[in-house]
Amino acid sequence: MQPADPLSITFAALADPTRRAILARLALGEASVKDLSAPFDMTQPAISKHLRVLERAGLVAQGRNAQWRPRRLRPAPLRDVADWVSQYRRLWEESFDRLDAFLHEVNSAQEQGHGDDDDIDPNRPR
Amino acid sequence: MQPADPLSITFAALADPTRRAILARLALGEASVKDLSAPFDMTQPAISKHLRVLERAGLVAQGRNAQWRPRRLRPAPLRDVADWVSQYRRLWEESFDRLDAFLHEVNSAQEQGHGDDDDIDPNRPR
DNA sequence: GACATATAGTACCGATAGGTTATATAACAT
DNA sequence: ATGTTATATAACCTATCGGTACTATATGTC
Repeated sequence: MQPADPLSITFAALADPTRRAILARLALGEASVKDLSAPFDMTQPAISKHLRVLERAGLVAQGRNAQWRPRRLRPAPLRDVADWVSQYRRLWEESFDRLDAFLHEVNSAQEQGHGDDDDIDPNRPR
Repeated sequence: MQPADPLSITFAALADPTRRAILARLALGEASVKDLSAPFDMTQPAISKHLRVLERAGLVAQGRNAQWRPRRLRPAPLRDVADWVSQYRRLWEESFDRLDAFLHEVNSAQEQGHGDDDDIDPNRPR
């Protein structure tokens, strides 16, 4: 069962370094399948499969010129990704992470502070 | 084989509506597994599995308070996603899509315009 | 200690992903 | 016509995914 919801399809398409490299290449302009295959230690059908995934996500469109099927990047789904993730922008800006931690400490302190118990993140360095 | 590259792991984690809904819930504050399971027509182990995926991506951290393991959102990987996608921002802003199409038409015209041949996108409505 | 609750862990299942090799098709070149 | 190049398609394999049911563990309560 494929989720059919477009955002999931887009995220899934982006969850592969080969496909992201293909997008990076296409950001520079159209390219044939052969051109796109060249940098990878992978057979051509594998690249064609990756392209099909990108096409299903609407990230890549296919043209034709003689025996070539030049691919072009379609950025619209990337805009959708940017819109989605920007919902969370305030959470990573302005050290919101630490503010959250601070509020949490305050909370622990109020409830008779054996504050070791309710600690949420053992390895929070970052 | 899991790709091991963090961005792929993050994108894969986001490629599921249930997991994105969990993140949306956690953006409002900590929640127990039971709380997180409630909205979904799914068993608790299924939610725990989704949480493990989100944890592997560093999107969620696990605390403990008695028999509860409250989850909290860690936004750092979302920042990485935003950074990655913003590389492509200029492509979807300023109707770059149409500009590209325009340049393409010019190009076709120059090469003795039987301009029907090199058309790249049959269904470009948008 | 007995029990209820919250959560994790394991074993299993069918579907999908990501790769391969082999083969087909389509267009150009000679 | 024949060959070559570019690409697609099919069949196959293994691993991972997303769910299930069942069981185990840990914690608080009576």
